[in-house]
Amino acid sequence: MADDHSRQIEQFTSALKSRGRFATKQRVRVLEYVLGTRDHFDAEDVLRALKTDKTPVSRATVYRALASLEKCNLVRKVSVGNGRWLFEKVPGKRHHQHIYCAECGKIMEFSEPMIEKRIEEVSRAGGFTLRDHSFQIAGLCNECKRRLEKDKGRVCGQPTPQGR
Amino acid sequence: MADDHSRQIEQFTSALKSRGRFATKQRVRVLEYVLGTRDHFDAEDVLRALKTDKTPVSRATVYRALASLEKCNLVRKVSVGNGRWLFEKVPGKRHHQHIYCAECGKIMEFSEPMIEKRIEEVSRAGGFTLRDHSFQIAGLCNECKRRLEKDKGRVCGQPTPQGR
DNA sequence: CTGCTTGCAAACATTTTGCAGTTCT
DNA sequence: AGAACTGCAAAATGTTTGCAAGCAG
Repeated sequence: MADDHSRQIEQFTSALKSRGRFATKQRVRVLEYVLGTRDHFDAEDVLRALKTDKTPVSRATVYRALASLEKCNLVRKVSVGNGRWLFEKVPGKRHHQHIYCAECGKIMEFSEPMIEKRIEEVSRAGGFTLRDHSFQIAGLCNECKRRLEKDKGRVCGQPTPQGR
Repeated sequence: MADDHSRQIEQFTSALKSRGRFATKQRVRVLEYVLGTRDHFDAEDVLRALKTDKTPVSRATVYRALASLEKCNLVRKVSVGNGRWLFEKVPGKRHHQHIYCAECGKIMEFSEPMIEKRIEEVSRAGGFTLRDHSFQIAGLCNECKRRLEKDKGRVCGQPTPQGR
């Protein structure tokens, strides 16, 4: 695992160098943070962690580093409902999908090789070379469902009733 | 089709009224615009169209109306890659999915009942009541693929090389 | 009349950018 | 040395909100 990390860091730094880019401390630290994650995170999470870690880094650099890692396919953006995006590292469990509760935001993961395969086929048939994919699946977890059942009838509500 | 529109508008207005809400001109016009779409759109598109149409409306109202329509399940947000969201109307072809080209943004749609069904099963098994879902599938269309092949080697590039 | 809605402008949250100084190779 | 990088603060996006005035029922 640690070995795996070193290998990926090594791979990243040499990829950078071979392109005339620098493997700066900030860049590597962002990657290290990413490799250490198990969950989803956003730019602020990375920034906060590195600050805590006393690594001198700015918000702009975190954004730039994450964009760089995304191009290297070391992190990926996934949507987690309600117009919000989070990153997750690409290594580790590949091609799992997320179901999130539309009410409380709870996330469940699953993977379905059969679905993956079919998507591969469909995109090829459509003239696309598959690069990456993930799903946004909204549902109601049991708790929220029960809760809402009482409060039902709430249809076409006003987004922000402002007064109140 | 026009009948279908009237029916849905009727449905929307009475749903609003039954909740003590008003079916104002702005609200209805946003819905009309939505029903007339074939593609994806964002709040700005709606605003621009209504302005052109001489309908007095403000940006804030468009956002509020869209949020309202989303709660009514008349529009839905879908992610179209690169952290960007667009709306699409819910009626019409249901549960199709999008593959977009990661380079040029071209969108292709498809639908796969078998996949839909499997997702339904998986979410139920996980204790979720499925509400809605869509996929984000990134690929490379043939043209972009060809184009990139010449320019290859571009790995781990710097997001914004800033100088020049 | 009452109170839901609107428009405006200010507020916000998030991400990007220009530039001068710093660091890497 | 020289190009690439960083930090900062300003700017750009995209969306939300408070409030006074305006309509709908």
